[in-house]
Formats: sequence, structure tokens, C-alpha cells
Amino acid sequence: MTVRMAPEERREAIVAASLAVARRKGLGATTVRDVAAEMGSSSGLIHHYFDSMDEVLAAAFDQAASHDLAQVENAMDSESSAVGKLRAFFANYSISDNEWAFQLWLDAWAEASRRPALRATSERLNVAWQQLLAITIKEGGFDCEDPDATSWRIISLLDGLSLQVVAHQTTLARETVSSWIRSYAESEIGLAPGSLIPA
Amino acid sequence: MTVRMAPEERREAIVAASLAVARRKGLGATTVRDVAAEMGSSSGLIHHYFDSMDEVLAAAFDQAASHDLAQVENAMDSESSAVGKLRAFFANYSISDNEWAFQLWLDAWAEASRRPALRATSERLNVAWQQLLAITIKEGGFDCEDPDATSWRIISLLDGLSLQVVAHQTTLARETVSSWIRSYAESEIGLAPGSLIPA
DNA sequence: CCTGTTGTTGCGCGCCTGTCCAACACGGGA
DNA sequence: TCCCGTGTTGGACAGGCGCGCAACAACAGG
Repeated sequence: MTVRMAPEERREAIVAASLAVARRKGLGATTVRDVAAEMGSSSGLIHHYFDSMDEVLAAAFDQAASHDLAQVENAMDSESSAVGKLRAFFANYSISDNEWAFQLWLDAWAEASRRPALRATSERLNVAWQQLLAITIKEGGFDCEDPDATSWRIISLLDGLSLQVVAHQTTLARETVSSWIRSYAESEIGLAPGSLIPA
Repeated sequence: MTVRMAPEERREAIVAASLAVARRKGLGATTVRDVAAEMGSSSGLIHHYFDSMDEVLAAAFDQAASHDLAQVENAMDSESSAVGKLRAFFANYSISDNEWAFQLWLDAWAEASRRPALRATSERLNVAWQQLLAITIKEGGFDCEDPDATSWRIISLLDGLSLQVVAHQTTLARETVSSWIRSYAESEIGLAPGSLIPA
């Protein structure tokens, strides 16, 4: 038998184990038994904490995406100027080191139509990313007509380009995507070309 | 017993049936038994024509995406001017009438990492869309520095925005996406604002 | 008409899926 | 120290999966 845990602790352990499996096999291919094996526990335990697999996956995705979001927010907070914050945003919202994180997004978007909990989570976090950028633009007082729209377009271009890198690998290079995104953001936000290149 | 068919005919019937199922349940959730039931045949028949389910799904996706591509190409061919062709492109590469077609793309991108045949097909067709746009830009002789890069960015922005519409439904409206895409394309290709608004 | 080819069947194989639940074991309060 | 609440087990359940194969049936050529 596994060690007896406090409810909250166990819940977190389940989410962590689910994430570890999803990282290897993908969100959609993660099963109850996989998660149990990863934890070294029985499979029945998972359903003692979650009503359905949909909710387990949603919680796992939430954890991963929220963590990445918090990391970028942190990097932005340590910058004082608005331009500095934006630079930090584009330097850190990068798929270079954790390519599997973006695969999680791909899985979430595809599964959204069939897993209600996952859809709600993915939508909430997508909006959170957009808001992070939009609010920064608003506070910077840039020459940007509609920060919300601008932010959606930048995030979407980033998603569309990243998607090619992760799903097809050969069509586009990571550095190409980074530089295109920076140029596009500069023109949309009303910054001089090169403003967003990291120091 | 079902009617005996010529090999090529039966192959097409399998692809058509797979597509019908995928349209309802999604590409990743389409099974051998589903396809057989849709055709009204036995399940063993599918494996007599395809080595694996991966190849069945790849063929089905190929059929759907190629059909959409051909339809847009047709609409463009009936235009004489380059701007007319571009207008036709953006008027027809639309997710309004067949939302499920884009869901197929979402499934294909997500499954790409685990289904080799599907990945190859999705990559090939993604490049085909990009080329269709790139070649039209090149032939038009517009004020566009790098038609290939421009084309990738337009397609990617379109994918990223469409993704929000299909996966999350509430975040963005279809018409918003259409107008943003047209504006962006105009600025990237070097056209006067409004040039791409359909007559 | 007979025969060989081949499209088609239907089931079996081994394995997997999410969900549920009676039974068990452990640890804190009485 | 006992006892009860609850964290945990492990398998049952009904179903589903991709794949393979021996047997059958329909058609073409001789």
C-alpha cells in the first residue's frame, strides 16, 4: 500500500502524476491506469478524488499552463518599464525549452469539443494569456488603437506559428517564429523596429 | 453481404465512410468498427485495404482537406486579376459553413506526434495552402518583400484565430476573425486598406 | 460449366478503457 | 486501548480497441 496522504496532498500528487504521463504520452492518451502506475498506487484512488477522467486531465493541463503563465508573469514583474515587460513576455513565452507544453495546448484544443472540463480550462487560460498581454499594453500607454484586439492577434499568430513548429517540425524554425512574432508585435503595439529584441 | 466492389471503388467508399464518422466523432475517435458500420460492411474489410488505422485516418483527412483546397483554387481560377484571386482566397478559406473541417485540422495537428501517416499528410496539406497563397502573391507582383514568409504568417494567424472560434466558441466571433485577417493580409501584401473586402 | 482469383465475412485474440464498490488498513480522538 | 472515519485497495463490470485469419461467395477467363 502507498503512504496515506492528506486529501489536498494526494490531489496534488494525482495532478503531478497525470502531468508526468501527459508529458510523455499526450493529454488525450493519458489513462487512469497510467496515472495510478506513475503514482505507484491503485487506479481506484483517482476516482476517489475526481469524478471523471475529463476533470483529471483538466486539472493537469491547468497546472502546467498556469505554471508557465506564472513564470512569464514573474519575469515581467522584475522589469520596471512597460517595454521591458513586453520584452520579457516575448523572451519567455517561448517553446524552445519545453516543446511538450505546446503539445499539451494542441491536445487541449482538439479535445475541447469532447471534454467539457478541459474546454473550460483551456478557454480560461487562453484568455489569461491574452489578458496578460493586453493589460501590459494598456498600462504602457502605447500608440495602440485596440489593445485587446491587438493582443488576440499577437497570441493567435504565435499559436499558429508554434503549431507548425511542434506538429510538423520541418516547415518552420523556432528562431524564425521568434523574430516574426517580435516584428509583428512591434508594429501592432506601435514600437520602433527592434524594440522587443532581448538585451 | 455488401455488394462486391472494384478495389479502387471500395477504397474510396472506406475513405468516404471514415470521413463521415470523423465529421461526427472527430478524427482521433474514429475506429475501425465505426467505419465498418457506416459502410454497412464487416470490420475486417478495412484492413484488407489499409495496413493500419493511421493510414485510414490520413486518407480521410487528405480527402477532406484536399477537397477544400481544390474548392478555393477553383474560386480563385475564375478570377482574372491577382487581387481578385486573393479576394476569392479569403472569401472562401472560411470556417463559417463547415466548422467541422477545422476541427479535423485541430485533430490532425494534435495527433501528428503519434500518427506518422497523419503527420505527413497534414504537413503536406499545410504547405499546399501556404504555397497557394505564396504563388498568388508572387505572380501578382505586389510590394511584398518575402511572399513565402508573408504567406506563412497570414496562414498561421488565420489558424490561430480560427482555433479560438472552433475550440472555445465564445472568445472570438467569426466575422471579427474574417475582418482582422483581411486587414492583416492587406498590410502584409502591400494593398490599400479595403482591397480584400469581397464585392 | 468449371475453376481460380479475390472481395468479403465474422469472429477470435490480447489488450485496453472509464467507472464503480465492497473490503481493507491506518491513524487520530475518546 | 479501542474504535471509527477515511484513505486506499484491487478487481469486477461492460464495453471498446486494432489487427489477423480461416472460411465463404461472387465474378472472370477458359
